[in-house]
Amino acid sequence: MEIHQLQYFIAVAETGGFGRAAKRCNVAQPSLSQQIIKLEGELGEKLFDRLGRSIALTEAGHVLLPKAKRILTEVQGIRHDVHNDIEEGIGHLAIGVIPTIAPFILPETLIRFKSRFPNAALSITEALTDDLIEKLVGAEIDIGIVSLPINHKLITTETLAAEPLLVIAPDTMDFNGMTSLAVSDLNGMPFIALDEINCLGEQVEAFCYKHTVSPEIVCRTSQLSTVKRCVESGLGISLIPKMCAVTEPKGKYGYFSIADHAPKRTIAAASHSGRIQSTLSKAFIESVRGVCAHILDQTVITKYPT
Amino acid sequence: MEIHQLQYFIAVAETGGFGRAAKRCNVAQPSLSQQIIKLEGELGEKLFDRLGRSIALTEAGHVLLPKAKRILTEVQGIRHDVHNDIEEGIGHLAIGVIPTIAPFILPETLIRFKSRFPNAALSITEALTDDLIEKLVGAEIDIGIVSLPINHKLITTETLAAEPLLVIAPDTMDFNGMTSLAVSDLNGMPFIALDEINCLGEQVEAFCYKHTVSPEIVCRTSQLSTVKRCVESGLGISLIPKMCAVTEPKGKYGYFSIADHAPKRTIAAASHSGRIQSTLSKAFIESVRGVCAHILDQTVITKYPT
DNA sequence: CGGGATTATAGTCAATACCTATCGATTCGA
DNA sequence: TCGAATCGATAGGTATTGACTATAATCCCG
Repeated sequence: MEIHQLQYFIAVAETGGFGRAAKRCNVAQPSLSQQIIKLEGELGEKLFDRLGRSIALTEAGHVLLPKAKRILTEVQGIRHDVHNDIEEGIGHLAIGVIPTIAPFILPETLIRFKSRFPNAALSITEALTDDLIEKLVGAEIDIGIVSLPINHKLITTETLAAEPLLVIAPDTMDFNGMTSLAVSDLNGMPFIALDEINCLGEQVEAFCYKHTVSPEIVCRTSQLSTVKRCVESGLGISLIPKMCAVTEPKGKYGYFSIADHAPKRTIAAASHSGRIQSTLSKAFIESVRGVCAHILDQTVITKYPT
Repeated sequence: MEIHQLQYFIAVAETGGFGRAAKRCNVAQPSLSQQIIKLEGELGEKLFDRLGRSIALTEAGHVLLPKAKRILTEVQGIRHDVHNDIEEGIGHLAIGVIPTIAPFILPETLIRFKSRFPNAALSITEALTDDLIEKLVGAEIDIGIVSLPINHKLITTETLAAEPLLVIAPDTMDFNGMTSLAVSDLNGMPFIALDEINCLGEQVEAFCYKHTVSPEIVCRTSQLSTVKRCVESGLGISLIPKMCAVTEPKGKYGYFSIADHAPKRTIAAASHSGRIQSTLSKAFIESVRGVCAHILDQTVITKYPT
């Protein structure tokens, strides 16, 4: 059974004749006759009673007609649907975000995205960069929100924001009233390090190595929120991304920028280079870009509060 | 777009590979690939991202998949449906009945038929024999319940019942207490005739002509119920079918059979000889046959009530 | 950098959908 | 009642196309 056969069948039923149906379908009448005969053979039932002048649907024909019409309608609609549904944001999107970004951008991003694409089904995965890359390659997720650099030949990245890293220090440290620090000021300071399984941990470490400063690592945690708590408790200072500073209520700590060699990380959207970016994907990426811009645009109290 | 292309598409989506899909569809992998490419071209969207090892549905593919599955399911179901729906009596049936039969058999027939085929859609037409034949030929109705003879090369008839015609006479006539009459007794009697546009009118006339009796026609009406009323009023006698006698409450008249040359009419189901009798048709015809048997089996008070 | 796996391409073939021409049947008007 | 017209089925030829085999290109992995 093929779709054109159903088309012919419907045409015959509606025009009440093989010849008229053939004209409507832009085929010769014998071609159409043959296809109908074939369809009848396949179904094992005659579909029309060929009377002299006109034709009448048999019982089987009566049963088939609405079903055939329904199928044809659906088929006709598919071409539009595969285009329009995309516009309407029907579909699903699997997102992966690294833990040092997720909590700061996800709430706002999801709110924005859901209001624009209420019908889109989102699934969010929070995982470390390597895991995300693996999932991207395996097409388990569509986009990864990560921090550069990403080195994988199958992964394409698109920069979304450059984010400064700020020194966070407990209230008990005032750096002699300075509002911004020099890299060298970190030397020997008690430091709360993020675990190196996080790319941010790596990056901070690389930053220190590059500028030959050696803070004294007094604690190594796996979450930024733990870092903050440790700082708050006066255990030491740390280096955290700005979005972590602005999206949470201020506690017993102050933020300081580093004046001479401002550390930063680059936030990017990563995707499989072999896959086509869906409209939803692109829209989500733009949402993230907007949210990052909005968050990073805010001023943070970098000066120790007197 | 053809159905086998949708089948291939679904197979690829479900098996996660062209090769595996080809195996499942019992075709060679290149054939399947080509059909998918063709489908993609027709839709104007790529359906799969061909990654190295596996494949992933694009957005368009995600949209298409459920629709394709739905269509396939419906197509799969059609073959069963055209057989099973018939069994379940889904369908419609257009019936035509002549006016001298309709009121007596339809109520009971419809009750019986509807209880057996609650899902069948019936449409009933009451029309004269010639009209019914025309409608049968034009496939406007599926069955005609008529009185024989029918002479039309395209019409097939199937006898359902032989029905006696009874003399109906007003209470004021007692035929000298006889319970049955001879044909000759009709001679010169005041007679309520049914209009000859009804086949029954013709048949009664033919009966009289054949047996060379000449009742005196005092009134010519177009409906049997009018005939009865006229008889009841004492205008004269008439000849009516037995079903007309047994299905209505008895009034101020009596029934008499004609002993020597019992007149009768033959009730039959007429259908277009070129059309296939549907199961519903056959069932309906049998219902009518049963109802006729039931009605004509009843005894009628033929004797003048003292 | 090879070996296995996967998809795309090339070339060929057979099935089949289509066409034209024609037939047989039926209808309808003269 | 006969001939013209209409309609669907059939026959025979053509062309499209879906499918096959063989092979290439690509990718993943050791």
